[in-house]
Amino acid sequence: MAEVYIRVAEEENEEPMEIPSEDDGTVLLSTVAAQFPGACGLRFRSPVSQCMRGVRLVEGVLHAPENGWGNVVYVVNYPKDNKRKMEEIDASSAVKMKRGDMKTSDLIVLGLPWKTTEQDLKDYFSTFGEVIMVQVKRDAKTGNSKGFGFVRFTEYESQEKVISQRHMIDGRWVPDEPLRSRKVFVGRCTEDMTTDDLRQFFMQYGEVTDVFIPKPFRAFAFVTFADDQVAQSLCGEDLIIKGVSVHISNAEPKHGNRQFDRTTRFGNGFGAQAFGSSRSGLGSSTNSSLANFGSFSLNPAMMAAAQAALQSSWGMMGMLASQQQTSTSGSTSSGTSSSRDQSQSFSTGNSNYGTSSASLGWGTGSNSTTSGSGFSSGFGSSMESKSSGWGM
DNA sequence: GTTGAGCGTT
Repeated sequence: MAEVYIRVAEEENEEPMEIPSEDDGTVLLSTVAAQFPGACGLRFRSPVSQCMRGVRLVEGVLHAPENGWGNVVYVVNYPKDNKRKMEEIDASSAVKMKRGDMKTSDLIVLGLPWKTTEQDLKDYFSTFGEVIMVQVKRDAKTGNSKGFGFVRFTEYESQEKVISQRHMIDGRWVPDEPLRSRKVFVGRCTEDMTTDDLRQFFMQYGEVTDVFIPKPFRAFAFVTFADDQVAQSLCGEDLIIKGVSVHISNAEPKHGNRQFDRTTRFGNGFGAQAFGSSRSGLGSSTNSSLANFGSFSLNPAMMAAAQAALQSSWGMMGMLASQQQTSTSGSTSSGTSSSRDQSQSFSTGNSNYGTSSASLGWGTGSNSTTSGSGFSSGFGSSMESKSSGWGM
């Protein structure tokens, strides 16, 4: 199949933009996202059913409907709460701009694939606005990437937009909120709903990576999305599937599962751990990036609580970032002690969805190239996503 | 009828 252009618009009645397909007739989500930053999928109105239909999305590749892309206008899907968020941001940033105190800052990008270059970073983030600085931190001796970097935008709006959502860079998701599950519970299912039905239905919101229907029939199901924002945006909603109102809520963790691969270093109870605790974990605290993480310093009680939470279920899975204590950094020898070491990463994916994680957040104000202080965290150091046991 | 599995244990 030769390259074609498909028509894509933000809304059904807006002027579409033509987006090129690949040689094999598929369209890359990244191509769509280049024009519509934050896009997580496409949908279109079926001329037959008059319903909106999701475009099949598998691992970042959008597949044409049965009879080809045709001339219909495809509508961009965004994670639902992204939209709300952007409206809020538009309103609030207008106010803030008047105060004139919203300056851009360095944003740390954690968990980069080793191969990602500064050019890659720039190419990716430029879709959100003018980028004035990108860095990939490298080992001085080997020149190998340390797996994190920084980016800074000219416009504060670009920064707001970037931190309001997740990012996929070179095939790795950069989660802003590791606490949230990509899996939803679908209650009030009827027996005639098949896994295919559910997959077809939920595709319109984003890439579906798994559908689970317990057998024998128990009137509920689980649907897992590639993007946790999609999953979370649906929670609390009542949706109509095959004429039946189903209720979407958070999937609770399965009983008895282990969250972490035991090879991770979390169990030592130390190592500066920072937890993303809310969805605003990235964006809050503009001027005191230290304070943002300072409360997560090495407090045994906190660690105990954290571990309890981790063991019970929903605590904090995965880490956002770690920060070495500036006051003591450098003094601990790197070889002997694992405390004050870099944070470990945890795969938050289920085992058949090999997400490795990364994150993006505020950088420290001072991001000197030589420092061993401030941020130096390797997130996603387990490049191979081992079976997480999270089991979601 | 609104919270899933199996393997196999610190």
